[in-house]
Amino acid sequence: MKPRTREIVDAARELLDSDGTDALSMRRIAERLGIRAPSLYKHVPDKETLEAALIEDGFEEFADRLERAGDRGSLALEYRAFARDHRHLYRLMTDRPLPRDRLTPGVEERAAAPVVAAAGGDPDLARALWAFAHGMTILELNDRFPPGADLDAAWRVGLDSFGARQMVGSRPARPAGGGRGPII
Amino acid sequence: MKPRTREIVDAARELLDSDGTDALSMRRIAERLGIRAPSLYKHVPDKETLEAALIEDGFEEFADRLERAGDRGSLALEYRAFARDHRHLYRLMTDRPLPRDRLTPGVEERAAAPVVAAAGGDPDLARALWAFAHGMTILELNDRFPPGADLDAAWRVGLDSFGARQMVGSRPARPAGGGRGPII
DNA sequence: GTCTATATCAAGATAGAC
DNA sequence: GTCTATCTTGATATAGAC
Repeated sequence: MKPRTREIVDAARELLDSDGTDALSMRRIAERLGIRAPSLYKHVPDKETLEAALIEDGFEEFADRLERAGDRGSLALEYRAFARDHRHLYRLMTDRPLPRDRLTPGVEERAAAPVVAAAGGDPDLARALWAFAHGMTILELNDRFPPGADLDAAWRVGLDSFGARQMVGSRPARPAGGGRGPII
Repeated sequence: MKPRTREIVDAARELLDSDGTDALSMRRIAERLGIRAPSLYKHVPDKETLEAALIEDGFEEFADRLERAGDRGSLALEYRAFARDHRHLYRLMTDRPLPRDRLTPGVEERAAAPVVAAAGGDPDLARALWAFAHGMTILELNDRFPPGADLDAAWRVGLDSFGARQMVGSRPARPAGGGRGPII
């Protein structure tokens, strides 16, 4: 990525983090760089490409944070913290089909890996765990829980449930396969 | 609601179900009724109010379906089926903060009740269960699972986990309270 | 690398006639 | 209850000059 393009993506990211998805227009991005919107098109082919770059950056950062976590509990904490710190980016990353053909191969898998590991390599359990984490996260971001709901407690109960399942041991963990393609 | 207003809401609903959120413009709604957009404003104060009416209808229908379910497994099936049948409406209902001041009191609670019941009346467990169901549902609607993922299996594993948790019995179910306000 | 000018489109909403 | 005309705003994107 050329340096000027990088600057544009970074400006878009700042705008997204601070002002949200609606503010992410070519005009506003240009404004933040002190130039006019049409000038952006000398560096970026279209808005979709720009958004894909934001999503890719998001996955890298998300992966960085998730990889820091030790156990499943702190993994959940990091997951939730990332989404709260970058709520608009998190929505951009989960709101729509992934533009997989525009992403560097491997970024999706890298971000998913810690969740897959927490599921003992079982893809179905990994997807269920992810769905729970995403559900808690996006409902919180969307302000959909009733006022006063104890979300810490809900996270705890949910994570406990998935843990209890392992204790009961009704399902053997099976390995993920040869690494061909994303798991969650 | 006056009859003409009802017709407008119904037209909007048909448009939403068939063509999605982007198609839900005052112009398109009017077109479907064979009139011009400004005429709508004689019956509906603004678009927000119209959307709130759609959301309210959605909750009633959602509640109807969920109430039909017997056990937790069929509850999950009904939940998923509603979202698949009305994907755009389901998104409208969960995408943003609920316009609670525009809804008839009780509709939110009524739709939530079957989930709360499935959680044995425990609000935290109910929220966790809801988050799992919503996560599975919205990730499917958003086409965010990797191609080929076995979503039936993920649902099963997740529901099993919540069931296993009850078997271990680490947490007593506590009642929901006096019915003051929504639980999930 | 940036500019101005412009094309194209569509949104929500209001005024006032009929 | 519906109409036309209009306001206001804003979006993505291209052409071509400098």
